[in-house]
Order: sequence, then structure tokens, then C-alpha cells
Amino acid sequence: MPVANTSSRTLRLLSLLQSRRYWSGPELAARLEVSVRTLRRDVDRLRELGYPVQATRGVDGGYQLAAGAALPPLALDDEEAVALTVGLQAATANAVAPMAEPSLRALAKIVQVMPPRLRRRVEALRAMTVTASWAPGAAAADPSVLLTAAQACRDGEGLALDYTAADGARTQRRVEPHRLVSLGRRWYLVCFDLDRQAWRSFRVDRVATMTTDGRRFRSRELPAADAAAFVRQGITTAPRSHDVRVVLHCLAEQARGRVGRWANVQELPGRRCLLTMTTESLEWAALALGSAGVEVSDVTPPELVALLDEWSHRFARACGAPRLGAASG
Amino acid sequence: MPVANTSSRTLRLLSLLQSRRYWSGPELAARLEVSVRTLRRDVDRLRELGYPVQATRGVDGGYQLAAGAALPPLALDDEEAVALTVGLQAATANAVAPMAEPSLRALAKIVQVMPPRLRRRVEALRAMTVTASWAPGAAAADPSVLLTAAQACRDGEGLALDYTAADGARTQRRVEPHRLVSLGRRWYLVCFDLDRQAWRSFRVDRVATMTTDGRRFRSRELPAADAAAFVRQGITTAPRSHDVRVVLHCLAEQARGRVGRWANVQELPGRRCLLTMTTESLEWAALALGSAGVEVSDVTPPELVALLDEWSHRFARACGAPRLGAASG
DNA sequence: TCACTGCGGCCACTTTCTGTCCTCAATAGG
DNA sequence: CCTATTGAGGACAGAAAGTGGCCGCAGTGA
Repeated sequence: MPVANTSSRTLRLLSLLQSRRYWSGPELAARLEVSVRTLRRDVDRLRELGYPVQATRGVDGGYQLAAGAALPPLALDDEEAVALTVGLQAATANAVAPMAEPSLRALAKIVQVMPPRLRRRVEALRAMTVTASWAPGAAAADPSVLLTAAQACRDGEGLALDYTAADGARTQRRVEPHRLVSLGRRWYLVCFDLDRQAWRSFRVDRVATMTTDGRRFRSRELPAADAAAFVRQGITTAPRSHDVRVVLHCLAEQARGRVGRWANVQELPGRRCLLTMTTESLEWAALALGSAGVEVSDVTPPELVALLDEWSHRFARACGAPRLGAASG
Repeated sequence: MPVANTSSRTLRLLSLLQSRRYWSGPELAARLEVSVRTLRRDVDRLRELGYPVQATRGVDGGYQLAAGAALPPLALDDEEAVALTVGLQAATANAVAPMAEPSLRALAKIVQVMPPRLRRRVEALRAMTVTASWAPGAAAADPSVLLTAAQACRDGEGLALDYTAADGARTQRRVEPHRLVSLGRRWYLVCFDLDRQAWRSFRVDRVATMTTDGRRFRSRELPAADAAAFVRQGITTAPRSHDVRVVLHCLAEQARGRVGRWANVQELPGRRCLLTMTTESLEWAALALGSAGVEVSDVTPPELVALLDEWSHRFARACGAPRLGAASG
């Protein structure tokens, strides 16, 4: 074994301290193949770097890494890295506003250095995972497209993309990516379109393929306060959100047990309760009412009434007329 | 400024290379406040440690960190760490089987070293996030309880917990945690119950509070092949999964656009298509059928027919009898 | 061809790293 | 109170590095 130099050993010590809470001095020294004295010096080094290594003296004493001022570099093993990647992909797909962008940044970081074997595992898992999408009917952006875009923005790399416009027209574009913006539940790529010679924002979920074309570029000045503002200018149709109010014929406690996670429930007199929720998808509300499993009345808004009416007729027909079609297989 | 030693500088170089793709040599040298020659040596050091730093020569050349055999320690900034934590918490709550446990391990690692200010931010965000749960009605385990348990298992620390049994009886237990098992969509803590002097498995979502009691212990031998097997022994009710098959009266392409994310769709003759999905929750299937927005027939399994029937009647009543209750406000 | 970039050898100097000694301090158990 | 265990840290000498400056070489793109 080659003689391990100091930097390497310090890094390994950090990893060891992250992988288990308590380590005794002799144990660590043996692992690192140095004397206990040197170990103490290494620990000191870590402390000087700002990582608070706590020590307990006496019998059964040892070292442990505590929370400090700065976050030390995370030493992850393969499985952890894969789990983290899949988790972050799900997080960016669901795009919870204030951390969508940092999630994507972290994802870009880890994917960039991830060994191919791990990438394959991530791919396999992603295929297996249902990607429980949020709102029914909302096409989610492809995580790999999102990732490519994020890296290209960060690194100033040119992109070539296939875009399907709102009217269904497919075009190829060559762009200089500037920033990714998460607005509502959608991702937008703000970039300079080289073919049109103008700033554009593209909906990422409408991008079919995206590849870096190898070019590097210097960033231009965006004709807007910031990227988010630029996207907002270009968006006309804000997703409509509905305020749902429904009376359930049961006690509030009962309702909470069933749908409490999605909606607010208030007690009403006469063994009734009022369910309120705000959602962009009335289908979601219908699911909640169905899952509630109790009688429902006083449904608002009218759009929800219409939806329930339509579903109820259709479901009734589905139940009343089984075995008509040819459902062999 | 104190003279930065080599280990520290190597770590910083790694961070820099992770935060941006391309760096020129002089640029990096300036950041690290060393000569270009020393930078080259630092790069060599990283390479010897197994991190493949690629270099391009010539005008506009520079360094970049590529994917290698091993995963380098991840240098995350505050925002990224917070996003990652929240994402992983959601991932463990949803508990997708093969990576639930690694997710939790990674989470334990990062939380252990996370500065308090970041912890507060995570807490604030978590309160805001809806934690869109999967299956209706399934109570999710508290992430912080899960985390405490994971750390205690890893580090061999005794736990004190408040447990609400299936019959509603609340008891206090002192246990030696052994392993966390994710089965179906639930988490179980396999541990040795000190009060009963016997091995037990607790459902984590039924744990009200959990604290480490400061004791450390040596691990005992589990009377089972592994922890998962032990949990399976004690569980009687496995969540039932349903194979749903339905004929939709539309073209497959149309159906895919609506529900393609959740289900498989095959073309059938006569402008029909066959929708198949496997789910543990028939409500979910009902949502899919409702969202499809087209006529439905040949519904299997019978349980789904029953569910659709029930919903259709209830929804019809809800639509037919509005404004009866007292839904003022 | 030229300018720019990375690569790596060589050298002299400085710094630090390491193991072995030592004593002291804290802790748990007898 | 005493002892065993474990961490903290000073002193020292020899070994091993790290460092910056120099050099020529090798790709790359204009």
C-alpha cells in the first residue's frame, strides 16, 4: 500500500466520522494506520478547518463529529448517493417553490461526479418509480432534460433543443441558456435564442430532447430585472386555482382521519363538518370526496359540482354496462 | 490570513471544482492563493485520491471534475443542503422500497453535522410543505422520529419512546434499537424492549415521541434471519394490491395523454384501449378513470366496480341536493 | 505562426509531518 | 481513594512533504 499522505488521510478521517457516531482514538488510528498521536493531530486539523470534532475522555471515551458552523463535505456511499439522486429528482419534479432551484443545483453537482455504475442504478430505479405526479394532467418536466439545462446554465454551455410549441409545431433551436425558473408547478428555461436572435423562455416540459452542443459562451445581459420577472412577462395563462368548500356528513375527527392531509376540516353542528381546500385540480378534490366515504352536500364551486355530476354518470354507466366490450387478454 | 495548509486547500479545490464545471488554472490558483505550479500539484493529488480531474489544454483550456470510480465528498452550500434534507425527508415518508433505508442513512449523516441555523430552515420549510402523501388514509411516520431512530440504530444508543398500540393503549418503552425496516409503505423499528426483555417491532407512525436516553449498548443477536424477516413474522395484514383492468372508449394516444403517467395503455380495435395498472389504492384508480374523461367499461376487479358504484351514487346525491345543509361562511 | 494553456522535471529552501517520549486531566468502576 | 482507560498536548529529531521559480515540451485554436 502506498504511503497515504496527509490530505488523503484527513479526508478519510472525515468520512469515518460521518459514517458512525462514536469512534475511539485507537480504533481510528488503526483504521488510518497512524499512531494515536498523529490521529490527535489530524483531529486538531479538522477542528482548525471548522469541523467540530467532540471528544469524551475517560473509559469508553472517543470522538464524534458534531454540528458546526459550516457544513463539511458529505461522504456518501453508493446506495446513499443513488437514494439522494432519486429523491432529489422527485423533489424537482414536484417543484416545491423555494427550494426547487437549490435542489436542482445539488442534483447537478452529484450527477456530474457520479460514476457510471451508479448512474445506471438511478436510471433503473427511476423507471421503476411511479413519479407520483401532483396534479392530474400536468405533464412534468423530464428530470434529465432539467438536469442538462441546469448544468448548461451553470457552466455556460450552448444547448440544442427540440421544442413543441403550444400549437403543436415542433422546432429545433440553438440557444444560450441563462437561468431555470420554477413558476407555479412548471419549469421555464430562460435563454437567448441564437436562431431568432432574441431572448425567449421555453417550458421545459415541452422540450423533447436537449443536448449540449459543445459551444461555450459569455453571458449576455438579460433585458429584465431578473429571470423570474422575464418569465412572468411572457406567461399569460396562470394556472387557475379553485377554492373548494364542501359539507361532509360526519364528525370532523372522522374526516380528518381520511382526508386531513389534503384539506382543512372544521366541525359544524349536527354531526357535520366543513371541508375546505385550495387546489389547481378539481380531480384532486373529487378524489378527496370519494375517499372520504361519507355523504357530501353543499358543494362549491359549481365547476366541482359539474365534475362530480359528470363522473357520477360515467361511473354509473361503467358499472351498469360491464362485459359489453371486448376486454379479452 | 493564516497560511492555509495543504489538506484544507485540497478540500477547497474539490469544492471549487464541484461548484462550477470549468476552471482555468490561473483562476483556481488565484482563488487558492498559491502558484500555478502548486495548483498543478494539488490537482495531481486529487487525481491520486481517485477523483478524475480532466484538463483541456490550449486557449480556453482548464480543469473540470468528471465522473470517476468513487464518489468524491459532496461540498454543498446551505441552500443545497436544506433542499436535500427536505427532499430526502419526503422520500423517506413516501418510502419507496429499495432506497428507503439508504435515504434515511444519508439523512442521518447530513442532519448530524448540519448547523443549527440550517436545521431551523429545514423545520420552517417542512411545516410549509404539504407532504403530499401517497395512499389515502395512510398515516406517515414523523420524519424526525424516523431520523432519531435511524441515528440510534447506527450508533447503538438507547431510546425511550411513547407508543400507541393498535388498541389505542399508550405505553412508555425503553428499548435498544436494532434496525429500521421499511415494509410496504410503513416503517418498523426492530428493537429489544428492555421492560419486557424481549424483541419487538414497533410501527414508527404509532410512536408519539422518541428520545435518546444517553445509554450506549452492545448489540444483541436478533432471533431471526434478518430484521426484515423478523418484522414479517409479526405482521399479519399485508397491504393488498389490486390489478386494475379497464377498457376506455378512446384511442390509446388520447388516454396516454391523460393518465399515461400512472397506467399502461394498450390499443384495442374499434377506437378502444385497455388500461392496466397495479395499485394498493382503488381510490387512485378511480381518480385515473375520472381524469380520463371518457367512457369506461369492463371494469375489473369487482372491488373497483363497487367503489365506482358507490362514488357515483354519492356524487349524484351531492349534486342533486345542494344548498340543503348550513354551509354558511 | 503565435498566443495561450496544461504537463512535468529539476532544484533549493522551508515547512510540516510523524513517532516516541513524557506529564496532565477527566471519567468510570472497584 | 485508587486504578485503568482515554484524550490533550509539549518536546524533540529525523524524515518527508510542500512550495515557488525556472525550464522546455505538448496540445489547441485563431
